[in-house]
Amino acid sequence: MTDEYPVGSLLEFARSLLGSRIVSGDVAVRLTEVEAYAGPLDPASHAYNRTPRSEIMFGPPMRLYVYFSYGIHWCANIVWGEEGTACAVLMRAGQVVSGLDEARRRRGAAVPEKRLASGPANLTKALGIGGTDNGADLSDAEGIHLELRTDPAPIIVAGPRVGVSKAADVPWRFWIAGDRSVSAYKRSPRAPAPSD
DNA sequence: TCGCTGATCATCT
DNA sequence: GATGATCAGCGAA
Repeated sequence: MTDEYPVGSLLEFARSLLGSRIVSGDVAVRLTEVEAYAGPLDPASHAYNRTPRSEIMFGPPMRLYVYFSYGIHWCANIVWGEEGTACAVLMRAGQVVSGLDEARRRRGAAVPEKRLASGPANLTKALGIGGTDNGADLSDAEGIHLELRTDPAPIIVAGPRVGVSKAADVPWRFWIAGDRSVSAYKRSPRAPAPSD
């Protein structure tokens, strides 16, 4: 590869998602926390190796990559970048801004509003996203789609990604400063000790 | 508020 | 056969 891998614009795209809305049926979520995964050059990415599961990320951008995690949870990424770069951004948390009743029905009545879509698995659950949505085209306004933010950028903070055991110190997680729905940082128990 | 643990299975080696 | 981009519930402080 002689071309420089588009890490800079991937991170820029990730930041532009903060404050944007992901819409699924009646439910809309304003994203407050995301993580970038840089395909084959990122050991923490599922696309580090090209396998049947990660194949969707090597395809065209603006598709949904949904995977099943820890035997119980679904998590959703937005595929981005030119075909073959296998970049993706994991949606980690957000605030439910419409379809509150529907989201609460999926998550449980006792869940406080701030936590309805707090955490990647909670976010997919609130939106009703599952395995059948893998590969969905986000530019299709009829289905799950993205409404990019048009108002000024919020104040954004960057830090290390949550729960990854490889490349654990790369600051590719972004969140809106001070937002209550953002996950608490938790280092993977398998990650090597941070270098100091 | 913090830290540990069990649940549970698709995917990869 | 092991692993993991998680969550909720529990007990301790």
